[in-house]
Amino acid sequence: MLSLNYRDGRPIYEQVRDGLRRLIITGAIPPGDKLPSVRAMAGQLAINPNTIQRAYESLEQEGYAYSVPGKGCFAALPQDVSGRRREELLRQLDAILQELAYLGVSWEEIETRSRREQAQRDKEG
Amino acid sequence: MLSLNYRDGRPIYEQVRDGLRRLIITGAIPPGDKLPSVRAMAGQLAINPNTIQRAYESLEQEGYAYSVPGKGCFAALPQDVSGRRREELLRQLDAILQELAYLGVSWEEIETRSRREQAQRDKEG
DNA sequence: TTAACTGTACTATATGTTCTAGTACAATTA
DNA sequence: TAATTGTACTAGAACATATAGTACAGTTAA
Repeated sequence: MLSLNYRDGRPIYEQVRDGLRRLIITGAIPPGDKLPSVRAMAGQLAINPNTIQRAYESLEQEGYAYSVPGKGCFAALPQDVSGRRREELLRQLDAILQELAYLGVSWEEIETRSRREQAQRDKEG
Repeated sequence: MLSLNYRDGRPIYEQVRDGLRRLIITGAIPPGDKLPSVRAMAGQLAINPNTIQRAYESLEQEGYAYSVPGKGCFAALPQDVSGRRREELLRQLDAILQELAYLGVSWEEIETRSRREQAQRDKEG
């Protein structure tokens, strides 16, 4: 389901959170579906359950998931994602586009690339 | 010239590096211009010179600057920026656009936004 | 030449984050 | 009842970050 990279400088709980977020936005985990339990996922990845819980907390803060004690952790709806997350993404987008412009990457290139990526995802999903 | 945020979880050397990169891509520091010496900048920001040097090393790895022992550290040309940095930016761009699409942000919105940002920078610079 | 500056390279130490280990509790489910 | 769930702690190990101090070689200007 997920893979960890111990060479990567990023903390494990961030890798888990980002991996789960990716599974959600790609549709691999549809809204309402249950995520693996903290203990099950910790077992699969051979890491500590506390680390998984930390990832779930972070994912819940972003609004991508919600936890119900005794039941489990579930993927939320896109409209439940926090406004802070949206703003953060747009802020990062501005910075990246500005830097790419400085490096001479034209808007047409970016447009073409994004269309290609979108088509690829449509074909796969 | 730069400002640090100690609440921010990001390490100081990354904040310095990102801040300097931003000054370069905005044109505040033109290619060929000398960056402040590690000791001068450490004094201004009231931090350790080793931390500044680490930021310079990272900036040099990206290709945004080059150091000459005895002379100083200088802003490089856009074409000197490493291909790895370009690839990293495009990778991040893809991920952000995919997530924004999941969140229901249309391509027209993004296009309009980026044009507005570009116009704002043209007006300022 | 001298003196002050530059980047660079170390060692040592303190601090904070991350991760692990273990335990425990209340709610849910079979 | 028994197993599973999220959650909340404590304690300690391991690692990254930042500081402090020293040192060396190249450059620059007095």
